[in-house]
Amino acid sequence: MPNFSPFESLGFHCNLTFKAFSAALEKKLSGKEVSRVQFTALAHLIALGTMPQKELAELLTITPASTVRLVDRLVRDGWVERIPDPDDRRVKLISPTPKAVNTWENMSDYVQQITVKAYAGLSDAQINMVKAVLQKVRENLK
Amino acid sequence: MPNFSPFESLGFHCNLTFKAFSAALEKKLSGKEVSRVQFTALAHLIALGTMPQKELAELLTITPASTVRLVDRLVRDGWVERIPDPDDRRVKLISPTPKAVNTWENMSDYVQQITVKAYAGLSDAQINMVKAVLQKVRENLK
DNA sequence: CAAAATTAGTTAGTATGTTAATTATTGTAT
DNA sequence: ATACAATAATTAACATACTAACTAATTTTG
Repeated sequence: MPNFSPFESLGFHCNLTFKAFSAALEKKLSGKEVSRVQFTALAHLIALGTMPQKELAELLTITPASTVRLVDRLVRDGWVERIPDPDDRRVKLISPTPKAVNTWENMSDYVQQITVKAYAGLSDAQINMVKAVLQKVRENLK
Repeated sequence: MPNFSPFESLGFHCNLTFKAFSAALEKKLSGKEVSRVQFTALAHLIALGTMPQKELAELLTITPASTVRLVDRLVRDGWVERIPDPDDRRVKLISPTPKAVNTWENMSDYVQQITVKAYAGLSDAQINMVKAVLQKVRENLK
């Protein structure tokens, strides 16, 4: 019989664990002029290249409205440009600046370093099993 | 060899899964006059009883500063009272109101309903294994 | 006991998220 | 072709999180 206490819920555990990863990444980024959320946005933009603002929103699993101000701050800080899409004047293409690409070279292995630390003493099979269970839980909740 | 893509990270999976639980709870709470965060605070306060504001912050894993305005809103909406601690005049004791206790009776099994749905097709052993792995990951990241 | 350090709560400023309503543009359907 | 519907981005108002600086009260220490 499952434990139904809110504080034993898998959701609660996932929240704590996400916060632990976030804190680890924020520690790596301390002193850098980029926030954790900005880092994640840049990771997507540099991995996949220039994309419409709406697509960035989907990758970040945030609303288009939240994306507006996130991109505002990325533009303000010189990480991306908003480029009007000539094929569809509704669309703004978000493009990482050279500054972003250059800086990314110094940040790109932060995730790997954190992952190595996080997985210490755990097998690939265990990690993959956890990912599979979490995936199924998300489908169950849809 | 682990997958080091940021978007395959266990942190990323935990974020998505926490969001799925959050969305499920928000759906249950839609139309109710309490937010998901307020719900969680009330869950702690009703399970454990009146406690100092600092203790509530620790249970919610948020900073004391964030707790100030959360409690402000809980007071504003009539869910809790701030009671000065006679034994230590720095401390504010946060106490759920009768309205909170009464309303809680109608909300207390939301978590159970969501948990049942989330765990469909998964064994207790699998769920416990996931919790244990996440616990170890959090310890690794400390 | 008086000075120093610690602790609880608050405030100010900022970042990040939401929903609802708005604007501009594009696509569809008679 | 014009009217309607859908889509992308924005704005406004709000909730929730943070850090840093502050106040008030308590505890520790010399």
